[in-house]
Amino acid sequence: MNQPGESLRDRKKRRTRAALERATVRLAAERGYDHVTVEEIAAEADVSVRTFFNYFASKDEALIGADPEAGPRMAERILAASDEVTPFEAYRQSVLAEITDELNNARDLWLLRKEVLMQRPDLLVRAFANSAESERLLANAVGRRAGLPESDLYPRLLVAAGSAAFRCAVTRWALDDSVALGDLVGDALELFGTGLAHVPPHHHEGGS
Amino acid sequence: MNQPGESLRDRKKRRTRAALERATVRLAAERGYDHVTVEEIAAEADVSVRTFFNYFASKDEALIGADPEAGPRMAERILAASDEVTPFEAYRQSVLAEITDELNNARDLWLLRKEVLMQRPDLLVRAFANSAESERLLANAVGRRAGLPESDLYPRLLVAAGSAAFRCAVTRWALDDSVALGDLVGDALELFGTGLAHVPPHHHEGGS
DNA sequence: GGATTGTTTTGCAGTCACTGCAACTTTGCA
DNA sequence: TGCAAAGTTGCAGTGACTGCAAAACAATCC
Repeated sequence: MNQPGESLRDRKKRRTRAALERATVRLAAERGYDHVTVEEIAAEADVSVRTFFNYFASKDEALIGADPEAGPRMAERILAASDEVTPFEAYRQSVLAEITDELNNARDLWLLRKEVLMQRPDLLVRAFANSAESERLLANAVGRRAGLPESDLYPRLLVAAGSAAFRCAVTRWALDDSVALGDLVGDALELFGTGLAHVPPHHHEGGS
Repeated sequence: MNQPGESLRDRKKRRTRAALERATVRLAAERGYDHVTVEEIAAEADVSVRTFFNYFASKDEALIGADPEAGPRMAERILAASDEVTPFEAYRQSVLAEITDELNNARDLWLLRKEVLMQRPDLLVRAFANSAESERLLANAVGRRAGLPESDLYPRLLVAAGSAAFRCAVTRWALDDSVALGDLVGDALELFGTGLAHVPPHHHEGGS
């Protein structure tokens, strides 16, 4: 009864984690992030407070619900990409793939998160603080791929640009979601790719 | 006795604020950020705990000690810049001026902060969450300067790139400070300006 | 100088996030 | 069925942070 797929235990864990994430987002959207206590979240998900903290290191983390395996997965993809493509391209595709996946699996959650993030934009920034480890991982992957020394700024910058792109895209998307979030991230990365020195002519825009 | 320069009151406030900032950084560098309580910091600065929180909204904020007027000041400079220069250039110069100033006035503090940030890189990220308001201000300034609509991604991206540049530069600098922090930020902004699509040939490096 | 007014500091009581630890329960496996 | 590993829970404790109302202080007016 130990299929490599998933044991009962694993399934339960996944469900509990998801329930906590959902509860956090739902309640926060409903009555405002800091009018919701962890106690209420835990109750909603039918576990103890202590269990909440076994799954998430902080309330912030639960709200964003960042997949701890996203970092390693992306690093993997970057290193696995064909040598034909530039490190930038490899990174870009890795990011977009991850985001597309995420949005397909949890579009409804993101719509709720949007409400919360509109009230408290700082939460999005803080969320990235938790993934400092993932950032280091990705930067290393990019650095190795580009054959650069540890001390080079480029890999770090590229990864930071990715975070920034995502962050800005979400902020913009929260303002008006007539353009898909994935496309906005794509646009943002495009701009970082070609450089910010000159104001770009135009991007998407609703339709003018 | 009310010189527009500075009243007794103002002087005292500045001194208290500075003392709290110094105490926070010094103690954190000495025994690690979370082995220092706000109570100890307040004691070191000779004020009550409650007063600490009158000056800083959080321990994080005190560690970074971001000047609340830096945002408005930079926005000012961006809008005041000659029409000859691109918005990017205006922003770049505004950032570099601010950072140069800061480093000239508090180089010693930054050397201590470095110790703390090497242990806990996430604190630097979190620090920027507090300046979400300043970011909005700057983005608006850039947007107006570039004649772009509210919804355009570019201004937000440029400002986010600035944060990222600073963040990465500090991280790199903490690793090896043989290159001046100001120069590293300059390099980073340069890269954002010309685009990340291709791996740059080389930057500073110790001396080759 | 002394009364008056506006500001800052402080103590206090309270809430809530988060942690370590030691039972207790559930699941995986023989 | 019985044992070991993994997961859950309660509990006690720490420490960041807030609101409030009183005390100390600085600027101003007479």
